[in-house]
Amino acid sequence: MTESGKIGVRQERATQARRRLLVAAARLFSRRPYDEVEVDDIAHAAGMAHGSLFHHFGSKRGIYLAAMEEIVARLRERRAGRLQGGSGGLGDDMEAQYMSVAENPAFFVSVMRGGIGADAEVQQIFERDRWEAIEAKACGLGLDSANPVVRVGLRAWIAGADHAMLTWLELGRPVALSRLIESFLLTLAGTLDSIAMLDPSVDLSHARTLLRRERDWLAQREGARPVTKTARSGAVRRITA
Amino acid sequence: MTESGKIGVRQERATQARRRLLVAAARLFSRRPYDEVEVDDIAHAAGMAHGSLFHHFGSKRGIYLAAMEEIVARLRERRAGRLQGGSGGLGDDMEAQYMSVAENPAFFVSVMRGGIGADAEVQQIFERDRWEAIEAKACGLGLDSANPVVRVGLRAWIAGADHAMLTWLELGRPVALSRLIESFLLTLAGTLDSIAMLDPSVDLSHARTLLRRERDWLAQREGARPVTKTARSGAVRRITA
Amino acid sequence: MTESGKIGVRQERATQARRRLLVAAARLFSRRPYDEVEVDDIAHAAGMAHGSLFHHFGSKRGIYLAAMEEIVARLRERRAGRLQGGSGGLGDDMEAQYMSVAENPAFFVSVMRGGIGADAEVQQIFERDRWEAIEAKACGLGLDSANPVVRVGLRAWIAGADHAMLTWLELGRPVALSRLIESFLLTLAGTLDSIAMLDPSVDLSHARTLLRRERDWLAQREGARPVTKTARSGAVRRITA
Amino acid sequence: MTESGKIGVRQERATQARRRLLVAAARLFSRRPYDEVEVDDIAHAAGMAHGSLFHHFGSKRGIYLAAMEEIVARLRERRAGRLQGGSGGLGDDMEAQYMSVAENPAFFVSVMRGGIGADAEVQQIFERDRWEAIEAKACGLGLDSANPVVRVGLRAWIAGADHAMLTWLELGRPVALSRLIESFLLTLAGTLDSIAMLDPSVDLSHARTLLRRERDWLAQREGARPVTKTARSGAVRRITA
DNA sequence: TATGAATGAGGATTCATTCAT
DNA sequence: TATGAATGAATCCTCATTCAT
Repeated sequence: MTESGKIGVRQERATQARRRLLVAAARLFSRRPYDEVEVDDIAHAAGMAHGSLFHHFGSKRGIYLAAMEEIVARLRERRAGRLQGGSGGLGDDMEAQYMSVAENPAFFVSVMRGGIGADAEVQQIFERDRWEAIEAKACGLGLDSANPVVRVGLRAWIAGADHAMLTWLELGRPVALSRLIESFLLTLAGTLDSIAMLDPSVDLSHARTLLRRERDWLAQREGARPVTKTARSGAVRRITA
Repeated sequence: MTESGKIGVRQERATQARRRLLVAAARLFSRRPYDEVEVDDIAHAAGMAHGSLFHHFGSKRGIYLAAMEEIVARLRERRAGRLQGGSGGLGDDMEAQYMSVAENPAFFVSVMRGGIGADAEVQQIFERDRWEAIEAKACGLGLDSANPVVRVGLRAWIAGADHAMLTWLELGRPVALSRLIESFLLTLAGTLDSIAMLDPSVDLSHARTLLRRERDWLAQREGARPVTKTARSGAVRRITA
Repeated sequence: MTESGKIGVRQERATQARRRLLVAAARLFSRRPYDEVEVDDIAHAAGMAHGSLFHHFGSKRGIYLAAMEEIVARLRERRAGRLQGGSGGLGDDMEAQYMSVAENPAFFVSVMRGGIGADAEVQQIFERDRWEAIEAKACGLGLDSANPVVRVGLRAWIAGADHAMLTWLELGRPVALSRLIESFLLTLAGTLDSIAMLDPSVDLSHARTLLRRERDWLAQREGARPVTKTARSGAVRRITA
Repeated sequence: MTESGKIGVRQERATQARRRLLVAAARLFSRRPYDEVEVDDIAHAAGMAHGSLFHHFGSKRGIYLAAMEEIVARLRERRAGRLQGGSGGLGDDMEAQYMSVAENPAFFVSVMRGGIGADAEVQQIFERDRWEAIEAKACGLGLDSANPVVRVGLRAWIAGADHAMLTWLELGRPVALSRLIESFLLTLAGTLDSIAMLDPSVDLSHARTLLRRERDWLAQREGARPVTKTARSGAVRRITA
C-alpha cells in the first residue's frame, strides 16, 4: 500500500509535468508556426528543462503532434459537453463548437491551418475529427455521408462557416455570435440545394424538415429575448479603411 | 551599338535567370512549407548556383514573397483572360478561376494556406487579391462590399467553394467540374439569405435577379450540350472505405 | 535472527543484481565500442532501471572497467581451470586459452581492442593479464622476462597467435582448432630464433628442449587419435572470392 | 582562359582547404578515439570554421573515413616509394613499411586499432590495404594467397611484427630498427613451418629459398656496416620496473 | 535498495548569407 | 552577372548523472 502510494505520487507528478508541457506546447504552437517555436521555449514556458520534453515526448515533432491531438480533444470535449440542454439539434451543436472558437481563436486558427497544406499526419489529426463532426451532422439530417456529393457539400459548408468565423473575428465581431451561427443554417439550406442539384437521387425531405424546425426553434428563442437594436436590425458599422 | 546590343543580351539573360528562379520557387513553395524548402533546392531546380538567387532576390524571404506574388498574378491573369466570352457574368468568372485550380491544385493549396495563419505580409498578398475578387463580385451583384455582413458572407461563400474544390479533388472529381461550379450559385443563394438575415437593411433584389438570370443561362447552356448520363443524373460513385 | 536473515537475503539479491548488470555490460561492451553502449541498454538488458547501475557501479566508466575486469577474470579462470590434466605444458596452456576464445569470440575481440589505443587504465587491465600469461610462459621456458628482446618477441608471438585465431574465425575455421594451436609452437620456434638473433646472450637451450618435447607430446597425442583426412592432410578449402 | 584561370584559383584554394581539414583530422583521429575528437577541434586545427568541414565532407563520419583512407594511402605511398633501391625483396619492403611506422607511431596505432573491433566500413579500409600487402608478399614468396592456411599464417605473422613494433616503441626502442625488422624474417621461417604443418600440400621450397637469400643479403649488408656494440651484441637494457 | 523523472552540458548538424573571384 | 567556398548563429537532440520517493 505504502509503496504503491509512493509510486502513485511519482506517477501523478509525472503526469502533471507531461500536462504542463502539453499545455505550454498547445499554446505556443497555436500562436506561432512550428519552426518559430523552439523546444526551449516550450520547456521554459512549462517551467522545466528541455530534457524533460524529450523524456516525455521523444522529439519536437512528438510534442507537436501530441499538442495538436490535445487541441482536437479539447474541441471535441467542448462539443460533447454542450450537447445536453437545448434542442439537441444542429443549432446547439454549432453553438457549442463556435462559442469555444470565439473563446480561443488561436486554437481555431491552428485547426484551420492544420487542415490545409500540412503533412499527412497532421492533417489527419484534424480532418478525422472534422469528418466525424460532419458525419454526425449528415446522420442527424438523414443524409448518406458516403455519398461524395454530400461530403463535398457538407465539407464546403463547414469550411464556409469556419471562414465566416475568421472574418467575423477579424472585423471585430460585427454581429452577435448567436445570430451569425443562426445564419449558417441559411447557408446550409443553399448547400442542400447544391446537393440536390448535383445528385438528384439524394432524398433531402427529412433534412429540409429538420432544418425548418431548427430555424423556427431558434427564431422563437430569439424572439423571447430582449433584442438589442444592433443585433436585431443588423445596423452594423460600415468598413471604411 | 554593339555594346548596347550586348547589354541588351545580358539584361535579357538576367531576366530569364530571374524567371527561372521564380518559377522554380513558385513550384517548390507550393508543394512544401517555407522552412522545408532550401535555397539550394530552388537554385538547383532552376539550374543555377544559389548565389544567383541572392543576386536577384536578396534573401530567401525575398524570393518567397516574389513567388507568392507570381502565383497570385498568374491566377489573376487566368481570371482576366477568360472574362471575355461567355455571359461575362458570375458563372464565367468562377469557371475561369476554378478551371485553373483544377489544372494546378498545388498552387491553389498555397493560396489557401497563405490566407490562414501566415504572417501579415504574406496574408496580404493573397487576401488583397481575394478581396479584390470579392469586391468585384459584390459590385457585380450590386452589394456594398464595405458592409461587414456582406464581407463575412461573401468571404465565407468563397471559402466554401474553395474547400469544395479541395474535397472534390481529393475524392477523385466525382462530378463534372462545370456542374460543381454551377452548384456554387445555389450556395450563393443561401449566402444571400444569410446576409439578409444578419442585416435586413441590405438590398438584395438586384443580386437575386442577377443570380436567377445567371442560373438560367447556365441551365440553358447545359441543356444544349449532349448530356452524359453521369453528369446529368449525378449517379456518382458511393464511398465505401 | 530474523533480521540478519532478511539482511542476508537482501545482500544476496543485491549481489545478484550486481551480477546481472555486470554480465549484461560485459556482453554489450564486447559487441560495441564504449560510446555506442548506453547506460539504459545495459540496465534494460539486465532487466533493471538504469538508476540501479549507478547504485552499484557509480558511473558508466565504473561498470565498464568492472566489466573488463570481469572478462579478464573469466579468461584467467578458464586458463587456470584447464591447467590440471594434460602435460601441464605450453600446449595445454594455449589450448585452454584458445578454446575459450573459440567459444566466445566477442570477448576475445574486446580483449584485443582493449590492448590497443585505449586509455592507460583500460589497457592496463588487459595487458597486466597478458603479461602475466607471458611471464608464466617465459618462466616455463626458462627465459628472462625482464629482457626487452624476450618481451618484444613473446608479445609479438602472442599477438600473432591471437590474430591467427581471428583470421581463422573469419575464414570459417578452415582447420581443426587443436592443429592451429599446435602450429603456434612452430611459430614460437621462429620467435626463439628471433630472440637469439637480437640478443645472442640469451640462453635458449632449455626453451628449445621444452619446445621439442611439447611438440612430440602433441604429435603423439595426435597420432593416437582417429585422424580425419581433412585434419591430417590439411586439405583445406581454397578461397575463391 | 582568364575565366578558367580564375576558376582554377578557386578550385585550388578549395582543394587546399580540403587538404588542411584532412590533415588535421588525420592527426587528431590518430591521437584520440573518434568520440573524443570534436568537429570544432578539427576545424579549429585547420584554421577554418566548422561549417567548411560539413561543406567538404558532409558529416563527422565522412571526414573520419576520409582521414582513415588518407592514412592508408600515405602508408601505401611510403611503401611504394621505397620499393626501388635495395634488393627489391621482402626485407626492403618491410623496412619501408616499418621505418614509416617508427616515424609516425600515432598513425600506426590508428591502423592497428582500425583493424580490430571497428565497424565494418572502417575495418575494410584498413584490412583491404593490409591484405593487399599480404597478397603481394605471398606472391613474392610463390605462395597461394587463396589458401586459407596461407592467409591465416601470413596475417598472423604480420600481426606479430606489428605488435613487436608496438612493444619495441613502448620499451624505448631497445634494439636497432633494422635488426628488429631482420628478426621478422626469422619468425617468418617459423610461420612457413606452421603453414607446412597445417597444409602439407603447400609447396614452400621457393619461399624458403627466397627467405634464405634475403637473410644472407641482409646479413652481408649488416656485416659491411660499422656495427655498434649494442646493436651487435644485443646487450640490451634489462627491464626492472 | 530500487526506481525513473528531471536535468542540462555538450555536440552534431543545418542552412541562410556573404564575398572574393 | 554568376559562382560556390566559407562562415557561424541557431537549434535539435543525446545521454550520463542526480535525487526524491
